[in-house]
Amino acid sequence: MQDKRSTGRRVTLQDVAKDAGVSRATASLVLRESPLVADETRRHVLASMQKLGYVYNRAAASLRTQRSHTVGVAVTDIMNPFFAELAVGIESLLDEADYAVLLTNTSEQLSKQNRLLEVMHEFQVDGVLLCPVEDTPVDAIERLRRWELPVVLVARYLANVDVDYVGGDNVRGAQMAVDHLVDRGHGDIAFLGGPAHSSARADRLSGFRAALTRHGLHEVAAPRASGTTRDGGHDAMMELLDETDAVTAVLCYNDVVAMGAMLALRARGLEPGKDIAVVGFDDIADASLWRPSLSTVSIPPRRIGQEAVRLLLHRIEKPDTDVRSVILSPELIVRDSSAPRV
Amino acid sequence: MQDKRSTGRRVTLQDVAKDAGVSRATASLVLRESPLVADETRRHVLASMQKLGYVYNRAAASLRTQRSHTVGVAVTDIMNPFFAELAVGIESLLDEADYAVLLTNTSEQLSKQNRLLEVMHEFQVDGVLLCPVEDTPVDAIERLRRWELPVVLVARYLANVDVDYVGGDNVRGAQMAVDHLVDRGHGDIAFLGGPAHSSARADRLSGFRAALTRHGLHEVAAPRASGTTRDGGHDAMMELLDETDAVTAVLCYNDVVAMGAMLALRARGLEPGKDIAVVGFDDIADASLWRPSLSTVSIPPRRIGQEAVRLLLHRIEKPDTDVRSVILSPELIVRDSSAPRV
DNA sequence: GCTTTGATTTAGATCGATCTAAATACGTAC
DNA sequence: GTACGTATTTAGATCGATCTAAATCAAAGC
Repeated sequence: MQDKRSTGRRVTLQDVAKDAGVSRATASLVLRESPLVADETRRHVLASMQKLGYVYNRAAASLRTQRSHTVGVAVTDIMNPFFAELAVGIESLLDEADYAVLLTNTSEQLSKQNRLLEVMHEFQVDGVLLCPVEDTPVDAIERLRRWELPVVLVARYLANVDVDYVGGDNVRGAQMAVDHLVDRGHGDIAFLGGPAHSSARADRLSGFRAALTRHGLHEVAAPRASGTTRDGGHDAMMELLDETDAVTAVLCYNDVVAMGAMLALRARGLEPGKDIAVVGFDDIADASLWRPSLSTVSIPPRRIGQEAVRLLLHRIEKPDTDVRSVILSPELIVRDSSAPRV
Repeated sequence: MQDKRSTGRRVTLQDVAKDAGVSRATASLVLRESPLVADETRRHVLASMQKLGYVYNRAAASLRTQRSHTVGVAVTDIMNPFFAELAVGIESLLDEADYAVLLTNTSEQLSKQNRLLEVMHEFQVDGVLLCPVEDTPVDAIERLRRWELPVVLVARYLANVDVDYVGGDNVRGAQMAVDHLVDRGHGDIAFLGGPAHSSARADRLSGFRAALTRHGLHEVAAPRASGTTRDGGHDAMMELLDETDAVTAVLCYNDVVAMGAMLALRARGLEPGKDIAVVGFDDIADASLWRPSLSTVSIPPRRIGQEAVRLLLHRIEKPDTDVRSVILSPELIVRDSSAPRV
């Protein structure tokens, strides 16, 4: 504001030091809030920074320290409200901890995920929060380990990889959903959609199956995978209806898929919640607003994000501690889409 | 994979050069795909990079070049589907152009926006795509200019600031919406919600008023501002209903607000689309799925994002070209929420 | 007065890629 | 054999903050 320099050159610590009449080293200490410098000196330096409009140069600092005070985050679909909210939860905590965030979107593509992880490494991020794309090979994580890059997996884990993980209890969640449907009188329940090989889907499916068995029921149709988009859910539901009409309830991979499924039902002249019950996963904000409002298994994304940050910061601090998992318990939210069976 | 080094040290260009039997400078030229190096040499160097698992060090490079091949993006609410999709549009094009993206969320807070812009500067981003928060002072943009940081404003512009801008034609869009409502027989139309001082809202409001005047109508209630959240829309609608019951149609700041408004209507025993017509802005993916499906003015976020990237890349390339604006024309999507008046 | 201790400050090397200016190599022409 | 042009390679300086090891200074102890 008050400075009138028009030189193209950036203000450096050197300039600040000169202006304040101290050495570069001292100015650097002030920057890092070291208790070594005298109060008087600190004030002078701070004043000079203000006056000259100094801006920290992260590139220079990371080059020297090999750290960047930055964390990389990769989600599979930022347009999915679940991940958008997850990202917000992550960001808010990292922000408090004074970390910059490199937020990225892999679009469920392995090649993009690889590229982004490499970029994060190029940026020398201090750690990574990763929701791995479907079919992420163990090798991808091994590479991070070779780079000595702390990682926490979020919402999805990988078999045979020993890394920190934060997610919801998908097995349990699916069981709760099935119990609820059975309780409402449903006996012919199908599982619908989701990325074929993600851990989240595998767990939801296994919980689903375990619960069916416990109730002495069996699957009415092979569970089909789908993109985690509305269209994916729509198409999967259509296929399911083509295959059988013995279904009275569907447990969907997530809310977005459930929405697609409900649209498909309507397109076939069936009323979701009346003719066929629908239950989703995630409890995204819209779920309560659709007609019929969607019954769903809630796994609060914001808390997942925050727990993940906590784990990551801890691992950055102490890289050699034991691997930990945080599994958040789900909650079943009953709404109109799973109204009592008539 | 095949290397068994277990030294903690990172592989540098120096290491690659040594392995390939060339100088650091040559290795650097290979990295940047310079036509100067001989094919044979290039192959050797690339092989060594592969073998040693070399990873580019951006910090070192940007320190030297004062560029980072990175672009900063700040939106006001990543949880709003409009901005999520905008972000995806931006990211996909920047990705093609080989830029890394620093995606951030200002949550409509000026202090956070300031902080994030500073972090972007610290990262030496080559340019910024900014959707300014409400009440962003001219000064904030001036600072960017002082930093010689190319900026393109997205979706919202600022008065008295001469910067590139990409957005939809909000004036026109609002007029189209009013014309449509009048056409359906509505005479008592109110404007609802949105951040009090954003340009987008001002334009939508002025288009709204111009159209009313053209049709010889007048506002039935003072337009009230609100947060751009469902709750904001809900509360604003409640207040409006408390104030008057002469309203037969509302034009909402955007779809999210419109959803809130529809919920409020229902809570009051009124059926949106039947008792009161509702029109939104943005055409987010959910708009077609709500019951009633939402009539809305569509301004494709993905295209806004892509146009913005184009402008930014151009400005990064040629910083001194004239300031440009790209105004995309809106499209009115008529759905059930503005069904014919009975 | 002279050493010692603790509190501050600093010179100079360092991180890794890039840039400049100059060197080297290799034909070809004279 | 020397000179010249083109093609290719390179030594060494450089970006800006941080780190190490050492210097400086003031007050205290004897």
